[in-house]
Amino acid sequence: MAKKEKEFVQDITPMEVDFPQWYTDVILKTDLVDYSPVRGFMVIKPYGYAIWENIQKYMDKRFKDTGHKNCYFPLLIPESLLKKEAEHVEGFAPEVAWVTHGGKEELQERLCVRPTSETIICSMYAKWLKSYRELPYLYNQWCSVVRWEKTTRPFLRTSEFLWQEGHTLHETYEEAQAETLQMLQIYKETAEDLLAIPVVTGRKSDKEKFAGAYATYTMEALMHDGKALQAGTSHNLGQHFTQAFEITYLDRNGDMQNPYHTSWGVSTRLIGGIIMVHGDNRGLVLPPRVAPVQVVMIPIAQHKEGVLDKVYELKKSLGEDIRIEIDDSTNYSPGWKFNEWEMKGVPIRIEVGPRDIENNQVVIFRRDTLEKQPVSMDGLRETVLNLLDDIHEGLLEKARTMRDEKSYYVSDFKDFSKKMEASPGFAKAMWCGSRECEDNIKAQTSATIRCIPFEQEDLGDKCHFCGKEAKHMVYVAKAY
RNA sequence: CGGGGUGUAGCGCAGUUUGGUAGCGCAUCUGGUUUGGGACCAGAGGGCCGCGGGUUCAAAUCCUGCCACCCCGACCA
Repeated sequence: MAKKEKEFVQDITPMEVDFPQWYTDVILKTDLVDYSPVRGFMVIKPYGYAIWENIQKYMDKRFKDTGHKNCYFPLLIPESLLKKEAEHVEGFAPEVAWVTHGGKEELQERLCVRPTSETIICSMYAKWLKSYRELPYLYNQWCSVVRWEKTTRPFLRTSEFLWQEGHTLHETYEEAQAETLQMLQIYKETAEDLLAIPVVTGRKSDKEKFAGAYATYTMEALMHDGKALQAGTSHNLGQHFTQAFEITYLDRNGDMQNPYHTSWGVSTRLIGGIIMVHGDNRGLVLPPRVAPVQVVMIPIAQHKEGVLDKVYELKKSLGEDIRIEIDDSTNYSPGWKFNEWEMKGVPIRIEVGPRDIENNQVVIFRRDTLEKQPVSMDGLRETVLNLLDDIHEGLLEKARTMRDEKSYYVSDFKDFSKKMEASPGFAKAMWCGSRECEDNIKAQTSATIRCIPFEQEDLGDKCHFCGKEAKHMVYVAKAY
């Protein structure tokens, strides 16, 4: 048995042996993605895309419930527009792709493939906005963006990725700030309530903030290998762009004003987070609320009279709101199917065989704990619904425990670099707030300040890195 | 961009040292027996040996140029 178990997972490199290889094995063998002919660009296959669709469905509803509307802006942005906000161009110029020809004709002005859409959206907002009566503007778009990355990994960093970007305008700074924080909160709830990924929220340091932002807020998750993943950002852009793009309106007093501006986004990177937070050496472990298949039903000895009929009948009794797949393929053995669907991370497996039918029961297996037990066919729907919720809570709790175990306090720089080397994770420390100090941390350890968390802890009055007067408590980690 | 490595069937590889009919495992297809933790038997299909040039009677193998990809260090949701 023990020997067998080892054989089952031989296709996937154990994560303790080689975490990056484990990740690659999992995403390829479970059919989430494939590499494309263009370096750095990935194909998202149906099983992977279904996860994204479930994320979209949840988030889109949250956006609309808070008054946002969807729209679509063009893929290509004229160079002149990109250049309008100085910090912004500087930040993105190194990684934009350019379109220089239309057919055989060289273009008068080259066009960049959007790395993000602030510039083109602001240029349109400038055209549209006239009066305070139109505010706030609460728009979002679902699209893809291109950033020419040097090193890429499917979902975590690809040259093109799918995301949503919200772009809003407001009358006051306070309103814009409230919007920025509201969207971050929705992101946090998405991570925790939908994906079962616990996150730390807070503000980015000036070094790490978005190019052109007044303030950037982030949610950070910790992966199994102790590296942090920025899972979503929300920016208060102040009036940087609205001034640069001359977006003006007449306010309540008849004065000309620039509105306050926010933008916020999450991407398909979230899927990478799901994999690296919940996955194990058997493969994916999908949180039930986004799993494309929540329940897989596997008939045993399906050639025998009545087995398949019973399976179809049970599926019907479970209801249409549960995503169920029956694997009645005949070319694989039940054992093979068990392993396959476990690898694919399906939260619940229901086995139905002649013996079960005789006893009015099914055998239920849960992916997160690998527990298997017989359950009555009566009230199966309730059993399954409760179990899906239990699995969600269990995954969230487990991920929290994992994160806390990989979080630690440091006493000084030496202690910090030693710990960061020995066991990567979230280091909690006091920081003076200076750029030199932050640069130094990165230069010495390749770790970065992930965020200044909203939930501050008082760990003393001296910077743990340079000894000067401390300003904030921060989370520091190596990041994806 | 700097350092190291690899290109042979869909995937993973052997063969290259010493030139001589292009192989193995998995996957795929057909037929049959199976079915409660990756079943078994029999058969079949599948190759520009990364690309170009050269040496040779003969090149996956030797020489040469190029290309691609992977890993490790500086930029990034």
